[in-house]
Amino acid sequence: MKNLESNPENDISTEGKIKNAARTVFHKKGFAAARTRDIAEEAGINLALLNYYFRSKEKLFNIVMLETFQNFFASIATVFNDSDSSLEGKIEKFASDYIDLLFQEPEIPLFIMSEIRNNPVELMKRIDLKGAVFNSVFFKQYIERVKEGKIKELHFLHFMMNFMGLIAFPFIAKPLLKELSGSNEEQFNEIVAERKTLIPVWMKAILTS
Amino acid sequence: MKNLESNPENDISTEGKIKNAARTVFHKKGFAAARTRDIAEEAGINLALLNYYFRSKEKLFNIVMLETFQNFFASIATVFNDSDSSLEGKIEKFASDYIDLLFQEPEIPLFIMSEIRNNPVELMKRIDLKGAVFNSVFFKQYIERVKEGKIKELHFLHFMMNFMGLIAFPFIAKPLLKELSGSNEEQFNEIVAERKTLIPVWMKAILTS
DNA sequence: GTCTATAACGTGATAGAC
DNA sequence: GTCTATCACGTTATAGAC
Repeated sequence: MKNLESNPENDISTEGKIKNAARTVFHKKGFAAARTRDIAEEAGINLALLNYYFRSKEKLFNIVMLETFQNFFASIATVFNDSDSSLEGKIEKFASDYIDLLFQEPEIPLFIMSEIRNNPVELMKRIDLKGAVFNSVFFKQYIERVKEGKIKELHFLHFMMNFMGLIAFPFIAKPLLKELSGSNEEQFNEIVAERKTLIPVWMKAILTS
Repeated sequence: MKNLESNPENDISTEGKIKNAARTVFHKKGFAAARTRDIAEEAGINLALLNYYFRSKEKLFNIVMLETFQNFFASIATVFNDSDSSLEGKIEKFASDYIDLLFQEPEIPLFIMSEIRNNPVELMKRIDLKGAVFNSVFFKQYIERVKEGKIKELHFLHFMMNFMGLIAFPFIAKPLLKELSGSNEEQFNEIVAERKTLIPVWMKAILTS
């Protein structure tokens, strides 16, 4: 699974530096709390240049947000449509790859959920999530498994809530969960890493319970 | 389980009206995106009164945030420390009660996670989450069950991630999940309501898999 | 206590020199 | 293209009348 970002860090153009900085700051603080001055500083350039290249904070944000969103779901689609693997294989691969990905960019789930809250419609119009799900090989295999009676009849939405939640929730609730468990960064990450192999086992247990 | 809020809606004092309005607006938009004008309007009072009573936006926010946070976890502690019920009974009761609670205030999980991100330490210092967890009857029963060999040996943090995630994630990711599944509000809520009884079954499956 | 009017401030955006 | 300086605006906060 490739990196979530299309602009690698070795993008040394000014425009690229600004976009990378914007991504960092927006992901960490969200649109409303992020200041263009923060972004300029992070990029090591002057505030005026930001507007020179991107016209406005909002335009810059829309670019970053759309890219993040697209990359986030493109990486889902890849695994979901691999035609060589079984349903179980896809579950294993997805859990493992996605948790690795989230270790690299842990703020993304909370960022996406927060920003969608403030902009429920606009963004998702541009990506056909529904189609991507229901036309995926993964979905067809799921339905097939249910028909065969190999797994319990369970609304696919439940499945997605469970699967995505088990993967993403530790990253969304990390500060809380660390505090609540008294873990330090290292211990916490170790536990989360274990989930790469545990989640597929649990999903199977859920689907056959 | 009591309502999350300590200031009921029949609080007709001006101070109470402002606080209730602030809670509504902050929960929906977060600190940075919320405007004091929005809060004043929501409360049906003048902007100047907000500062008269609470001095500043930040002070008002801190009050609301602390209250939300305390109430949120007070309602956890209640179920977790009921000494009359078994571990399984607590899981059932908690899942059911908490999902009902979140139907009343669906923005709270995302609100809490978002605001903790911007203020990781301050807030949680004031509540001994760690102690509340490890001293709870629930935790002791969990450890006991593991010792008995009745459930799998699984780090309690995994258990909490799974349990909390299964309950809260649908509310955190609601706009996304609705879009992705093509559900309308009613259909979505129906599915989530089913989880009140499904989650205990799944937790059991996870713990014995 | 509650209001109107306004001050003070922070932030996004631009003008203009280089 | 890049910078410094500054403007323009929205929002928080306060002064002062009632």
